[in-house]
Amino acid sequence: MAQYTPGGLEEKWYRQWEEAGLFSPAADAVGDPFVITLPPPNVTGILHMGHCLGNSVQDTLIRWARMKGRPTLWVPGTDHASIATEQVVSRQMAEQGLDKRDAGREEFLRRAWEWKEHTHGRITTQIRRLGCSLDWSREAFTMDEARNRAVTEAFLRLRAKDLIYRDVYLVNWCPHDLTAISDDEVEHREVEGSLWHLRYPLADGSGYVTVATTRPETMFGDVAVAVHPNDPERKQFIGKLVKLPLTDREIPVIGDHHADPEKGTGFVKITPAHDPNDFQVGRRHGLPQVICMTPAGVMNEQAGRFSGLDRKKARKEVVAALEAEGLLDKVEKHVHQVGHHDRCGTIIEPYLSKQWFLRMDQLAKPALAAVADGEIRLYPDRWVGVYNNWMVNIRDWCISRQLWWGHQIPVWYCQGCGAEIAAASEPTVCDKCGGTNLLRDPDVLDTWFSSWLWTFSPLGWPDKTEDLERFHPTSVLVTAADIIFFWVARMVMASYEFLGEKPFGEVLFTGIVRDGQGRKMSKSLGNSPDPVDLMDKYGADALRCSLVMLTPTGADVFFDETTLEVGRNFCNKIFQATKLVLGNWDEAGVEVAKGAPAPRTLDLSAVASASDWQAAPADSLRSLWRGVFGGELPLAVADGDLELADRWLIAQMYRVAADCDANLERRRLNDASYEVFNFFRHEFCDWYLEAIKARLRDPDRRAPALAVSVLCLGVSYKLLHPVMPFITEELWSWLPATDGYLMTSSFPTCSGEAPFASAAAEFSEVMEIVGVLRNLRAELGVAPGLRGEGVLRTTDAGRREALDRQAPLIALLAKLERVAVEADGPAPHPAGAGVAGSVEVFLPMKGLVDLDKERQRLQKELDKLEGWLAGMRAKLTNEKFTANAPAQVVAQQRETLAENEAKAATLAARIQALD
RNA sequence: GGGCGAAUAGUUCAGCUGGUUAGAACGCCUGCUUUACACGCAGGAAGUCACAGGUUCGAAUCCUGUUUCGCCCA
Repeated sequence: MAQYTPGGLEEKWYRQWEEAGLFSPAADAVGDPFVITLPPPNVTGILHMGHCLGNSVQDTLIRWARMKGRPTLWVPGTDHASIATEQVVSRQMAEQGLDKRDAGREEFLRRAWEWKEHTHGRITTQIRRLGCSLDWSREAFTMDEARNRAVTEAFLRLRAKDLIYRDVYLVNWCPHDLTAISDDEVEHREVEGSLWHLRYPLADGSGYVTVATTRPETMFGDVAVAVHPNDPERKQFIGKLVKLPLTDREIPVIGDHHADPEKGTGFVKITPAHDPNDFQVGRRHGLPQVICMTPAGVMNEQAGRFSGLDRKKARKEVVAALEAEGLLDKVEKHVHQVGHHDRCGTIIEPYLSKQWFLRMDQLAKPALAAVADGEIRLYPDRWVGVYNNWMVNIRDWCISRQLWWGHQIPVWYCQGCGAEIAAASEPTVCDKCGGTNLLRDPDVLDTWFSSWLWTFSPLGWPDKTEDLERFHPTSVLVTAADIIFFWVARMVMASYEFLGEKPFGEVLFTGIVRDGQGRKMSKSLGNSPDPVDLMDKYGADALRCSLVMLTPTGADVFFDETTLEVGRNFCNKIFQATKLVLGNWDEAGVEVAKGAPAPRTLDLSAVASASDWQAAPADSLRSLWRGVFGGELPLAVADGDLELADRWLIAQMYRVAADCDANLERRRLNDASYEVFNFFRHEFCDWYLEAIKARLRDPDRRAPALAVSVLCLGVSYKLLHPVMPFITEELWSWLPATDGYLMTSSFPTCSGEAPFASAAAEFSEVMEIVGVLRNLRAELGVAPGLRGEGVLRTTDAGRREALDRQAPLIALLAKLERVAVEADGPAPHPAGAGVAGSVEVFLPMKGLVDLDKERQRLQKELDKLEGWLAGMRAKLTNEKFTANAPAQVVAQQRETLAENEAKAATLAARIQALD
């Protein structure tokens, strides 16, 4: 009746873990540290599905490493997010009728910090809710005191090496936020625009040239018209002057290969201050740079009577004015890519301004080599190409932003002599002229200039701290691939530059979480559910389990709320199975002494190897109990007590422990969790627990079943804990023999062979026979309450003996009164029939009236089999196959052919028998 | 325009180094209160592995081309 409800369990355990100090590296841990620095979420943001995925993946790895006994550290932190925060705070102020600039920098920053304090608690609470085992004692913020020092230090070092320079350059300018942004923050979108053909009259009155442009309003910044120097039709214009319409300026026609005779009209207007290509042309020809707009994208005095108009409005009016003067040749529809600011969607204005830049080519070299050499591995590795391509074509990074919220550039300008003074703290005098009138550069650094230090700045750099010594390089970076350039690549460069070592050994790229229609989840679309609501509804474990289990490494996730039901249902399944087992344990009245600590490692095959199990099953069971729980097995078990199902389940447990660990090792988290999910749900619950139900009623036979099922619960909780920490910790505490936290117990591995190979094979045969019987029951419409008899026939005496022993188990699982095992003689008639391996399976039915239907059913099965046999026979008679294929493959296929031929013969005999 | 990736059941995806009777989950159909679980159990239907060539004894898997979709860069 009662289902599992996470209720207050999650909060309870999180508090206990934290108070017990389990999130910090354990003092007794051994081996290489396993370290992750959390990609710092934007402090003004809230938890979204992408964070849930990334954080679940990180916590899974961290908990796994911790359980394996390694010193484990996951450092939390948040990011100040210059532009995003500045936008939010400005908007808030605007709502109160305040203007950022009127209020002043100090007041603005006061409000921004206030906002940061407010939102910081919100996002960290949400991350805790998800169960992330972060070491909060080491929490960092990109703008806190220590990180501020790191940023200043980085800037000063790079500047001292002359890698940072200040230059007037064409930058991506956002007229809305009034700041430069980097190339990576520009999002190119396809826009349906127009191509205007404009006539520029020749100064000598001999006609005009026609230029084609998508941005007529920038004509006031034109300083030349270019044609290709080899353009046979137009090169004679080079050197002539044209009158720039709507102005009284004359500009030259120049020859430059940027002009493409095939494109547009072959004449290109050159506007160095407002177009990146033209900027280059202008530099080549020493042309002036005429700025025709204000930083806000409003036409300036260069635009004459259009001055004061917004660039969008100016476009319309300029076109109209040209048309009125007969200078508009024609207008074509034109689809092209236009850069937009990815934060606010404003169309980027390439704008000439003085900015700080960081030279990148030297920094890129070690970063390129690290990935090429395999020092740093990328999962999935197809990102290597993308990474390399960016590194090879790297361009200097514009690191200054015309904002207030961020790290103010540590450079002062002497108002007396103009000297630039870079310093960690405010200088009092100019070291060149001794002047004292110093003004600090008002701009701040790009947010990524602080986050590119993120693997080591949270560990205390530039100080030589113990943490830095012990925990850097970090182990793994988990992030979405959309910030591979912004962040991942730059972190690699920073780490080599400042520490001379890699920042992390590997990068695990998660996919992007999309909605059911494949759209990226975003606030503006409103298609992103609130993860906290989902956790309220399904539980944090369910959310984590569904995300990790159903997300292939590095592939995008199509998120649908129904997938959470998988996780929720699984939580309930674990809970129900535990109830069943513990209910029987209590009924048996077993007393357990707690208190013996369990070992911190658990290699199943070291605790009890395959040969140990073979030689001394009861001792091995006791060893396993000690290995998993610490104390002594409180049940009396003798060697002969372990039945087939027990042996099979133990074998499966070894296999799943080995596979789960191996899959985590190769970062296939979905495979690792799926494996345990299937083991628990199907092998343990559907087969094992069903198989032992009869034994649990029998005081003489229940001890090993109880021991094996409690062990299986314990091992399963351990394997599942990294993905589902709360429910496993809770149920672990319910187990009779456990003491201490599951979180810091041990993680099961298996370095050797799984035991009981032959028992496992024998149980598989039981499963197959039960399958046939169940199928017959269903197909023949046997009433559910009818508990008839099943008959198994085989000519193999040894197998008969084995089947005889398992007959009660088969009967139980197939819901039959009894199962008889026979050698030969007359087959039961009338009866439903089937084949499991080499065993004939009958379900005798007195009331089996519809013989035709049964014949059809068998015939259908036979036909299908014959089809396959024909193909297989052809293959095996093909000499080319037998000659070329490996002998092993040929032998194995001969064997399957023989098996299936026998099966076909049996089926045919059964069909005949119906006549 | 350049690069990367994807295409397998109604849907979302596994299928790794060529040899499986191509799997799972969800959904669908049938049946079922059974020492826990209907958030369950049992059974079932469902596939021309995008298309066309090629390599091979053998291709969902490797190669080439085509189509469609997605992403990144210019």
